[in-house]
Amino acid sequence: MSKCEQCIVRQFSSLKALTKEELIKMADCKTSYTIKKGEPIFEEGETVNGVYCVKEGVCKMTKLSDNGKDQIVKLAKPGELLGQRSMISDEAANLSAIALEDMQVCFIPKAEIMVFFNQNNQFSMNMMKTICGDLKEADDHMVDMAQKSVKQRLAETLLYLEENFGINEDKTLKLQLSREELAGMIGTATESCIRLLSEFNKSGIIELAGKKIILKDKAKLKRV
Amino acid sequence: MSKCEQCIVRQFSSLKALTKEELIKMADCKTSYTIKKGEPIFEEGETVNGVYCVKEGVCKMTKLSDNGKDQIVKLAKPGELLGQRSMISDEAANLSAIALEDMQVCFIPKAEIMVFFNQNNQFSMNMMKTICGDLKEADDHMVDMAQKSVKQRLAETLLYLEENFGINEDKTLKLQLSREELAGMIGTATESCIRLLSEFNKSGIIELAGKKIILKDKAKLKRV
DNA sequence: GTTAAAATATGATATTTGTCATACTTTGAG
DNA sequence: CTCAAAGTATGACAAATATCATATTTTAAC
Repeated sequence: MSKCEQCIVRQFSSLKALTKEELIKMADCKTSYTIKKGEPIFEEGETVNGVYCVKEGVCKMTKLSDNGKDQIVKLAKPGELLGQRSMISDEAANLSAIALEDMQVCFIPKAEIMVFFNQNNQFSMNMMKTICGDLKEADDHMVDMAQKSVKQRLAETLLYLEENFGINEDKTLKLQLSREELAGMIGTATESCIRLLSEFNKSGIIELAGKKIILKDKAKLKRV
Repeated sequence: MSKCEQCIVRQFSSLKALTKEELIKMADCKTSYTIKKGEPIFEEGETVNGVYCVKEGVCKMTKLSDNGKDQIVKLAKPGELLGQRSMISDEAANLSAIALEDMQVCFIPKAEIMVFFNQNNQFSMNMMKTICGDLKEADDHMVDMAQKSVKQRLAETLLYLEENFGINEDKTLKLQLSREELAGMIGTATESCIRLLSEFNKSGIIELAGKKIILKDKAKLKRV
């Protein structure tokens, strides 16, 4: 069993407030999982009695809409905790977490988290701040969905992907989403998404190398 | 100065966990305000160093979009606390709170809240759950904005207004929003909102009595 | 490597929604 | 009460977006 105190990603989440002793205790009750690309960590409606800490790989948090389409609500990368909301609210998961790449995640049971909660004030404050951050993002995201055009949302999403997940040596976006997934992020039909990518490509704002995407003119992308 | 221990609305928020002693202490440092219809309690970008407890009246929480339109993110009624997120994140307010009716609100400074936070675990847990609830709603709301048609969103919003704010003796919705505000809730142009209301009216799903609205066929409204 | 399935691309068209113009109605200040 | 301003309503039209059809390319199983 690997040691939480030696795991770097904990520095990026609420867990950074835990003491060495607490981390050692946590290592004892955590479970590690390997998740293959495309597989779920948990699904909407499931009971998640604890939190998952993403050690490696990126996943999408999705919600199935009434019209049968999967909306991507958020992307989560190493260091992030998943399932905090359901755990705290004592509710079934509101979103599914599906791996976009092969992943390593650790599960920490609720009982353990609650102990830290009660004995380590900084930890609970950190988690609270994270959830507040998620809430702000969700509100902002909602306003964008309501008020911005599909073209604007696509432009913003592309910039977001470069900003948050980086680029390869050949300048292509590191996180490679299918057109369907990209459409699921911006909330539109897959064909509309493809069409707009084509348009951006023709006007030189981006470059399409197969399914890879290069942002050529970020200034113009911001002004779309 | 009115006494918090005698205020009924505290039962509806995280504050219900406070002890009698804590409530007496809170009454001492709170400030009461009367806000007239149309006036702001606080505005986007302002620093809100504490929380507002809504004692009477309803307000809208809005965010100004880049296109100049105000999106209504949430409605808040008596018992709800405003500004929790900004206070906890130590950030400027992300939303404006504007009174839709004459209101009574009390302001409790951050320092006071933090004391309760550290000494009363149930209180902090309650607040955490409230914020988690807001997050779930925001995510769901976002998916609706992305995946549902304006017509569906209008139908859902009308049902939401009846469910959450009730009806008068004449069956009209108690909370009376202008067409512009209703459009701001569903994220559409005012004219589109008016047009769809007309359409619902003609097909007998709702009845328009001046600017008042009666939901005639809720089953059909749900199936839109 | 071959080949079927999946993903990407594009055209044609329908539908939804926004915009602008204008008319009507209600409201509130004086 | 009167009148201007704001809010509501509706038509005409334009723009954005979805849907359906089909072609092309890529992927992955055998």
